[in-house]
Amino acid sequence: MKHRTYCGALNASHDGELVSLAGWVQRVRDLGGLAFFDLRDHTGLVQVTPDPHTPDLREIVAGLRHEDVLEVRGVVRRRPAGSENPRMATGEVEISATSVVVLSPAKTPPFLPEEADKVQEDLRLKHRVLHLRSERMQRNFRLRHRLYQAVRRHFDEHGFIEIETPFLVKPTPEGARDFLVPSRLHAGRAYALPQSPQIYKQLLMVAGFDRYFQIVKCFRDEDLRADRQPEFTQIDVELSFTDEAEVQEIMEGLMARLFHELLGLEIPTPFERIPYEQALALYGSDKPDLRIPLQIVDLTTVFAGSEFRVFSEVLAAGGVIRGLRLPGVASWSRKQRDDLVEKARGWGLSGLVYVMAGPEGITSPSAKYLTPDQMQETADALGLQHGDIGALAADADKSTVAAGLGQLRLWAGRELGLVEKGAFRHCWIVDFPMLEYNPDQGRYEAAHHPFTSPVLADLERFPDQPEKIRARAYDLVLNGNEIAGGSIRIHQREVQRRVFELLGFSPEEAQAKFGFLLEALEMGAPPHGGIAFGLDRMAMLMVGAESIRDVIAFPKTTAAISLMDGSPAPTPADQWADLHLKPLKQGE
RNA sequence: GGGGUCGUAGUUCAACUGGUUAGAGCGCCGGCCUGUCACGCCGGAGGUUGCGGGUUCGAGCCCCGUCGACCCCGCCA
Repeated sequence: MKHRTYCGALNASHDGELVSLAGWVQRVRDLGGLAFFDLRDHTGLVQVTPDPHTPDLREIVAGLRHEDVLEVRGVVRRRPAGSENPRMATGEVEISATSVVVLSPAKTPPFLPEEADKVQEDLRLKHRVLHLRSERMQRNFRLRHRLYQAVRRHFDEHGFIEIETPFLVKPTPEGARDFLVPSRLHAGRAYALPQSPQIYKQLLMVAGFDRYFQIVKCFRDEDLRADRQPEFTQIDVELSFTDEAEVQEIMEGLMARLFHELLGLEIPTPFERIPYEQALALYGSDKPDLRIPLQIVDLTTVFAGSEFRVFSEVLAAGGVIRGLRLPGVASWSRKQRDDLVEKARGWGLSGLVYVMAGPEGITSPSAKYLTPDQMQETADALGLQHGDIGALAADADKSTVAAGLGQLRLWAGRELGLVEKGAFRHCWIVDFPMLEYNPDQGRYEAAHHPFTSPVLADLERFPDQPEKIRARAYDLVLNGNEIAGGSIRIHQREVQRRVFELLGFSPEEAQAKFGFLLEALEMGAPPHGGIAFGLDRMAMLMVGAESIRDVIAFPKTTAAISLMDGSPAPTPADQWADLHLKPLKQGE
């Protein structure tokens, strides 16, 4: 097709030009003796009207239906004075068509692309092509494309090279559930799809490539969420002879560049560094949304010696009392306050104690259990202004209080309209513990992954308190979403041995599971570290979507099913047999 | 595995306290219409109220189960 012109860019400067357009019928307006239709391509819409001197065209236009695919030839004309459409980018002009060819007729679609965002999501997923035709989705994927390109430029300019790593890899014992790929050639053996290229990128460092990156699919067989799909895309990065500061600086440069090039926004760097413990204390989360201008305040000392049983029992058990300011809600009804207490129970709290700054000064529904000094100190510590309520939570377990008030903080941000609009607030979370105790397994697990370097001084200092050892790990958080996580890795065989020991792996186990990495560490491994970004989440935030499904072309439902193609599909017995398998429950 | 929201025409929604023949907008079909742009006007077709069971004289509505979509907790090194 020769010299195709795009619809969206036409304007009065093209007046008189002969053009050939191709696209979809968006809407037909047939007035009888006169007719118009809007033609849509990936650039936008333009109005077409048949040239009055080609009468046979009138019939073709009368028969046009939504989403028919056309080739249109004609002349760009300024519209008659008074009939311009200022709400349309191409509203100054129209195409006076001399030829309209239906390249492909469309049957009546279940919904129109321009109305797709209003229909139920299962229908949109089933007829994915129609949804993807919508202007919003087209825009989303074009931004995602520009994201890929900017990422590649950034890392290329910083000396990183793109190397592909295998998709058929060795199953990993730790971490998320693997997707398994049974081997046909070797009965009883299986590959796994990679949860991330973690070990391979470390091997590339040992191999002397110095700096690597890859935009790569990763696979995790875990339950889904708005921001989690079983296959997702990482920007995977690793560099040699580096440290936390250098990794973070390069990634801050990447973020600044992406926001500048893709959205025209200048974001300040460096980003705030928040120690993990502090994030939990102030925001009740290790991925705080800094757009919400509220912080949790510790009030434990205010209530030392309190005779209020809700507090005294918690204090006796070594627990904490913390509070959050809720701005402007002092006029709430009793019912509204009770409803929030009910919500708080859902967040794991045993309840909420309120202190109010109302017309009668500092008051509380629990006033008879609290001294005036305690209420005043609470109001002061929380910074209550006239009209605010302080919500207090107490629990013997401080992480319960942190998590509950963290949820309350998010609720307040959303429901009280406190979230700063149009803002992108980044921060680094640092000083993670290296290990977390898993009560189910009765052992410590790597909080990040088993190749994360501990702070070596901590390793020496706390031989008997593994939970005090910090990891050289860092997460990048944007508006309450973890968008990247990384660490400085272990490059010394002996340190790796000690970490495996802390994780409860015997030397034989470690050898069987990660022997190829351990061997590499013995052949001259440079100090190295890196990070991996969740590209889908970045794209979601940058386009303002609520779910990564809106930036993934063909996503799965929360039940991990593709409504479009029906995967996973029942599979015939002979195909299973090739893999030396037989399903316990026959799906087919 | 657990909690929650939703499911009525192709689609988006309505239908009082359980009560006649389940309605409306858009879309679809037919007709009219020479400057529309959410074109307008006239007429029409279109329903297993997700599915199964129960209560009732009577169920879209109440109860139980089930299926599906979405949100959250667990899980996600």
